[in-house]
Amino acid sequence: MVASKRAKRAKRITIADVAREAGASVATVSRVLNGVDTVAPGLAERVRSAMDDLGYRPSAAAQGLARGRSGTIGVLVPDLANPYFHDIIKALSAVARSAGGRVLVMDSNEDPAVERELTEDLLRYADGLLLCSPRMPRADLAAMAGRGTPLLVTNRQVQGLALHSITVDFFRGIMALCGHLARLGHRRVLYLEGPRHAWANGERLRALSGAEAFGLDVVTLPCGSTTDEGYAVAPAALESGATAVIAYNDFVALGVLARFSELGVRVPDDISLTGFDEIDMARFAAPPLTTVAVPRDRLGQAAGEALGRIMAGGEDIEPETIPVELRVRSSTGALS
Amino acid sequence: MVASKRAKRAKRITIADVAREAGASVATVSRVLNGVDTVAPGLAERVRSAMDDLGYRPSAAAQGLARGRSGTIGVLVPDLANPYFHDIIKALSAVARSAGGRVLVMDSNEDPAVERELTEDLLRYADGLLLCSPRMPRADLAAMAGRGTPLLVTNRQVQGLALHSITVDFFRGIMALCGHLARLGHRRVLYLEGPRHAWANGERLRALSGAEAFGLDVVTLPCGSTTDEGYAVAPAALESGATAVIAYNDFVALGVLARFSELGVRVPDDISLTGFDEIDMARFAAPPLTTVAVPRDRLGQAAGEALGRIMAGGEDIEPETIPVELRVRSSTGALS
DNA sequence: CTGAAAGCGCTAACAG
DNA sequence: CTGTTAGCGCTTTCAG
Repeated sequence: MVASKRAKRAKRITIADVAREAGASVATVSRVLNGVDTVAPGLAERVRSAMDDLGYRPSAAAQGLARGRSGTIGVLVPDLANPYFHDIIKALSAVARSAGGRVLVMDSNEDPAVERELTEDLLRYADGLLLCSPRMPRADLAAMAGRGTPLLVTNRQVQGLALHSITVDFFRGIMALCGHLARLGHRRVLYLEGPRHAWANGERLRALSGAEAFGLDVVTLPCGSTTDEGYAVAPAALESGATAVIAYNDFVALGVLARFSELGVRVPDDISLTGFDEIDMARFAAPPLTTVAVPRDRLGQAAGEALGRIMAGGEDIEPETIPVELRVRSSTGALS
Repeated sequence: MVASKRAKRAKRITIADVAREAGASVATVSRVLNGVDTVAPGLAERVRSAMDDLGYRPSAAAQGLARGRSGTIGVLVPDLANPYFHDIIKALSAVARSAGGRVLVMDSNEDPAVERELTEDLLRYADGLLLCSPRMPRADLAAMAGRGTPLLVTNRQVQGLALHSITVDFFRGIMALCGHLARLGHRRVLYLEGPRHAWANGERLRALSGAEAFGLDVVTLPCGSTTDEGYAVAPAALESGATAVIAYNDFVALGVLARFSELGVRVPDDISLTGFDEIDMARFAAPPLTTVAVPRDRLGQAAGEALGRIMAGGEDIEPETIPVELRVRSSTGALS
């Protein structure tokens, strides 16, 4: 026989091939594949060996279509490079995996428009969706919430929308930070603001104004969420007259710290500094950063479980709030 | 009519629903959906509005099955938390997106067994696969390479296997680092080894022994790839008698730096230190880290393009090697 | 315990 | 330009 025309796309091996090879019906193959029913041990064995003789690999698309669900849960994050989201994803993946599912991650690059688009796309693939810290306008969220989409949102609360959510207790975190600073004698603190549209930023501001009731003087400076932005804003921070600065998160704090160090400003002797989130690097900074630990793995796990319930048609899922914990290290000190 | 039994799973809206609503055939709907053919403007418009009136969302599974491809490319990384891979993923996603596709990421958690399993799983979903720095045994790789799987591997070269790969020029990177150190007068350097099974580690060692030919004395210490490991090995590094330490990567270097700082060891006055990869944090360290920049976005883009060619049935893809660049900062200094 | 056959939602010829 | 109609690979009744 003439050699097949090269590059002759090796036809996909299907369940029918396996059935033929094993001398069984496709139904039977499907059964052993799904570990269901009671297939005669002998037959099952033949099927199994036929499967790996042929290197059979079930088509996810076909299974998904036939089953009516993909076994995939989608996750949309604003920035994959942020370790904050890794831990969430990891924990979520673990939950999904233990249920025979998997996670499909996408990165919206902090762009609300892309976010909306990807959400739509993700929904075509996944059975349920986790939106991490979504920046998209309320209206978009509302549109999805309406259609009974299996959606779960983290780090954002949307008033008056039937939207399941899990949030972190940023409020308490900031209060703890403020209390700590106040006990050290600080009276005037500077808050470096996070991204404009981040709910987390709003929460922090809300808490901060609460702290003012306790006699703490709070000034703010627009900044952002990255090390670069922290580095850039550091000189201005110095001029605020505050004796302590509360950075939006650890990245910002690290940037501030780097700049301070270059400027010869000593932390905490000259000025105290705090972060938020407790990323790994926080404790390796010089000095190690006082920050607020957010149990992201717990968040991820809770999200996985909640989504499971939601997709199972579960009604009334309780909104959850994950507690945080103050981590005092040496970037904060008593006012001399 | 009696209220429908609650939780009555809202039936999926299909192309048929849209067709009916728009008074067209499914074929026509499919056409406007795919932007193909020439559909009468009026009809197309009716279809389109029917689509969003109904909130229609094409099923990825059905499309995938019918088309015979999913438009998805899979990526497997050993650790999502490593920024090294983000940039690759981001660049790859961009390539995929611009071709109407998307990327499905999974994390093997540095476990070769999981790696193999996930690879298999990923292949059921994706049209092609990018294996980043795979740790799995050669035999496993060989098994896949055989079946003509559209596979691309980065950061690992496998002798005698028909496996497409894109690698980074670690060899040159280490040589550049050694040359730099030698010019500063260093004669005895310590290399902190990376993960046992990482091809990248082997390459670095190979380069290091090449450097010995130039009169550089190289000693090594097992370490790893994380900040923690760097932190832990730092004291031992001090006892090696070396005047400069070459850390496996920036993370390790950062850990070493943190410990040195605690120990009162000054960098580079007392000892020089280098990293590898140039992660963001490298330039914010105190002192900023001398390191080797790896153009990860380029790697990701190249990978995307190569995979495109491979999946298109392209024969003989040239193995590519991405060049690196030395970044001299202040963590290295002349020997006093 | 096993097989036949009807879809799952969509695409892609193939006819009009 | 538009509609009909086979499949895509797998699951799942429904008979046997």
